[in-house]
Amino acid sequence: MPELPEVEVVRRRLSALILDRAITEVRVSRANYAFLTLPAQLRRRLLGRRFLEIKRHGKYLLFDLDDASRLVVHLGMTGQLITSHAVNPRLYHSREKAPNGARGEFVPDEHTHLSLDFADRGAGLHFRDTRKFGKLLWLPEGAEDPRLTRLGVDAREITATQLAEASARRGIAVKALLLDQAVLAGVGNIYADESLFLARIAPLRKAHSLTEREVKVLTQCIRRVLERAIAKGGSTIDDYVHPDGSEGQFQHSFSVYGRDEKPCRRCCTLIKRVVIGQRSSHFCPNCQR
DNA sequence: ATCTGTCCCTGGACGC
DNA sequence: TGCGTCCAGGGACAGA
Repeated sequence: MPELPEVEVVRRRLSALILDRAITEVRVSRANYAFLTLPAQLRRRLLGRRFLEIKRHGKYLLFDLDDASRLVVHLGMTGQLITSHAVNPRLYHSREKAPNGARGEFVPDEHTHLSLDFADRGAGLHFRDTRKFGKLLWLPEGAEDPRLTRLGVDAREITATQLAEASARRGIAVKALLLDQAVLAGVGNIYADESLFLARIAPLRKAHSLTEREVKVLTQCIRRVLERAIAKGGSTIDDYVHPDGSEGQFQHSFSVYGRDEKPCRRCCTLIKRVVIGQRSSHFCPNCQR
């Protein structure tokens, strides 16, 4: 489940690989839930262009093209952006074996929705997404999309003032507030749980019940957790891999996420799991108040 | 304006 | 072994 750190790592690594290379071929799958821009149009818009820069806002990747249009990509739950050199069993359907054993090229399968070739015959790029919660959208020059305009400040840059302002008038659980992309963009289930643990705040606390001090601490903890995760290449749990097929390592540093019924790393109390806003939340009942 | 519940999708876990 | 059922989750949307 790619969140801000995973998307940022993909952004950085892809930037080093695909910028300023002319797109010579575009292969698209049949229209499906992931295509906000229809496959044929997407192909037409990308063919012959080159990417000048990759930006990110929250969990969205923004690929700026040389005609001032833009390709918007969201990885959803299971989206992957990988080069044709990527090797990892996570890139294949469970029924299949990785072609050519461990050292093959990536072979597009039924979950590969977009593939790009580049002029210099270096690595190609593939977008793969089994559950199709990811999104592909092409925007002409200057065009806006509510998906992007509705986003709050990028979570790496959230300030205590902004978080305080948002929480003051919200009666929802603080965990649900952190997941609200209109408040701060990029935090998902993993990093919301990890941030709240670090800040020692219980996820079920009402947002407007937080003290000024707590909001300040939470702000710092969100930023700290995100930076640590980026430094470790993000978290690989089910599907997330780097563009070259390698894996993130932050999953080994989780304090609470996915650790229900395991002892808290701080106090040994068993980590609990509750459902907040249809999402599972993990916390230490002793450390987090 | 804010909040809650439902839905999209598919592989994996689990029970029988 | 093989089937059915449930669950995970980001975000859009409908309805309260």
